[in-house]
Amino acid sequence: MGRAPCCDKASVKKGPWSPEEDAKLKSYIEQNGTGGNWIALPLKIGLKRCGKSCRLRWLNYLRPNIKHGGFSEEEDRIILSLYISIGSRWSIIAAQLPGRTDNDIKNYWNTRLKKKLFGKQSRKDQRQQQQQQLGRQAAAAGDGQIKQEASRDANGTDGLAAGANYSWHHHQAMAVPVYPMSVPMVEGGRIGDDVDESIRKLLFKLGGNPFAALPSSPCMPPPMYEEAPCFVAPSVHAAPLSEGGGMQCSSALPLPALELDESFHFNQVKLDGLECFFGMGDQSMRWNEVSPLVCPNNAAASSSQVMQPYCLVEEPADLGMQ
DNA sequence: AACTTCTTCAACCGCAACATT
DNA sequence: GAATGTTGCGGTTGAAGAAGT
Repeated sequence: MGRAPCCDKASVKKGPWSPEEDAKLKSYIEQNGTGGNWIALPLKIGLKRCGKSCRLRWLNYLRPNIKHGGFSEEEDRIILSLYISIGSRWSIIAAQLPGRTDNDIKNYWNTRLKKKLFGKQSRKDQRQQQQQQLGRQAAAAGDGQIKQEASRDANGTDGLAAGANYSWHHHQAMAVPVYPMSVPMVEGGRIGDDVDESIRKLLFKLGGNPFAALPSSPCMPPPMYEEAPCFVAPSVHAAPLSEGGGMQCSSALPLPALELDESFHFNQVKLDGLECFFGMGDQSMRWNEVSPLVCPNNAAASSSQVMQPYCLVEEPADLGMQ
């Protein structure tokens, strides 16, 4: 015998909220607070809604200072960084992004960010990319007045959501150097900007490797031979490329054996779909078949058959801006 | 213009953790 | 300590609108 449902489903309204319901709920909570009991709340207000539904509506939509859509590069970077480090713990990730809800981030990840990472661009994104290419071709052809890349608005909002031209791999922002598992360690994790520092603190709190999501010094490309297996938590850092298209990457501190084991297990469970980042799964994975969104340089690399073990390597900040 | 397919996101569901009795 | 109630979380669904054919 299961537990009693939180509310009588027969007498409870479901589906989209009406403006009247929103107004009722919002004004009541603003005046009286939730009273510490969501279940009783709809009865007090006279709403035919489940308490859970009221809570969700308030937290995800009615609460003040909620932002919808328009994820910035910085937010993308934080989301990716934390997802790689802690998995789909959306509430924790949301806590690092003021004004964002876990539901919003979860939706954004599932519908946009994940697809970008794995090269499944939406039609919308494909179109935008095509437009940008056309723009660049036109610029290259001489009418260089077009500055498509400048379309991201001054508020720092994401041009994607705003319908502006945006191409993931033509912006600096996210750089997740990713290695197969056999990668030599490079010492030290550089503590970068405030965001990285706060992520580091968060990861430390969560009991993980605080350097896992941190930028660090440049490192050499991974060797083509097998090293002793070691798990490298990926890190996220937007570092400027060296001149001539050279790559910079980050690395992480080695994890103690036990932590290594746990981290590996944890990530296996949590990072569903990110196996390729960790050299797990199909060993025949060819890096240059990962989306150019993930390995931007691969567009060029694929023609020269150069293996690109780094993912989300950024391009020069001013690319396309000249 | 009509139909189909795809994308987005609000909302629901079930479960686990925590609190209260 | 067990039973019950509530909250919080993450996964999933489905309606609506956009885009493609």
